[in-house]
Amino acid sequence: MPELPEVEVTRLSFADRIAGARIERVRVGKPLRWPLGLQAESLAGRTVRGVRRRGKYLLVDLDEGLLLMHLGMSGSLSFADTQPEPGAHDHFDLVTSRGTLRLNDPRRFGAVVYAPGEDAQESVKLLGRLGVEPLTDAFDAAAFHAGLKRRTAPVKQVLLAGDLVVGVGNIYASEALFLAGIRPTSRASRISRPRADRLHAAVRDVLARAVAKGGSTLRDFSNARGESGYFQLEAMVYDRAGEPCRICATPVKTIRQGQRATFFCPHCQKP
DNA sequence: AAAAGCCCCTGGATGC
DNA sequence: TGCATCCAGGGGCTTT
Repeated sequence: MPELPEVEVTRLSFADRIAGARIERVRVGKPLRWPLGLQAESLAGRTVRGVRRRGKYLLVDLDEGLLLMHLGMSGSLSFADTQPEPGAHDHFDLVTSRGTLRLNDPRRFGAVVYAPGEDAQESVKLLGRLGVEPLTDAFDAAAFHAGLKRRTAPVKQVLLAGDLVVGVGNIYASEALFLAGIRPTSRASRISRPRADRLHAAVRDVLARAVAKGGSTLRDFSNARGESGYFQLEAMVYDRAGEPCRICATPVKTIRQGQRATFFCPHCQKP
């Protein structure tokens, strides 16, 4: 579920409220993707400084160390004064003086990992290979084109890989390529500078607009206040196989790339 | 180094 | 209704 917009919307929905909170206790449910990395009880007494985002990871900064949180495919966070009795898929509760942060994740591809610091092995391992943040000035059109140049894989796969630019998942890769008029199967290395510039702008544009709309709620995404997103209503191609292109009415086509569905308009998007 | 496949896990939709 | 199959917002790891 969660790509950059959903993770950022989640962050915005509780970061201010949890900042300054004192951790009272931690409850862990079933194992997630990786072990927490320390005794849960030893988090008690620490203070939450704030919440940052790097790619699709949330970084919950503590006065000592930090928690790296990832929502995987089906994870969502909620932050409330009180939480109901934990359900079968509630796998992590951070009980604080300001409320309880709860991770619900049916598929358990998500994770909560403690790292003693920013340069700790856990942080470096998980964050070290990540590409540039698309919504910052560090996302440079010339560098983006140069990065595409050295990859022979289909451009959609390169967007998803996350080592060139982070945060673009399966929905927004298809959407950005549509906006840029580029066929998802095109080899990244063959994309011209003008087209790379269009893709660069499209990535920024689609992610920023998705954040503004609260993300995409396809099945069950909601932010930490329990609110749904609405960007799925503006999707041009994602999950619209066979439906008319919103620009030219040609039926949207779906193919599989790397075991993931890709959607595109065969008329508007050129190889 | 980069690309391609394989998994992790659960639930919902679909088909017989 | 029951059961099998396929598919799903990710991404690390192993194999080519």
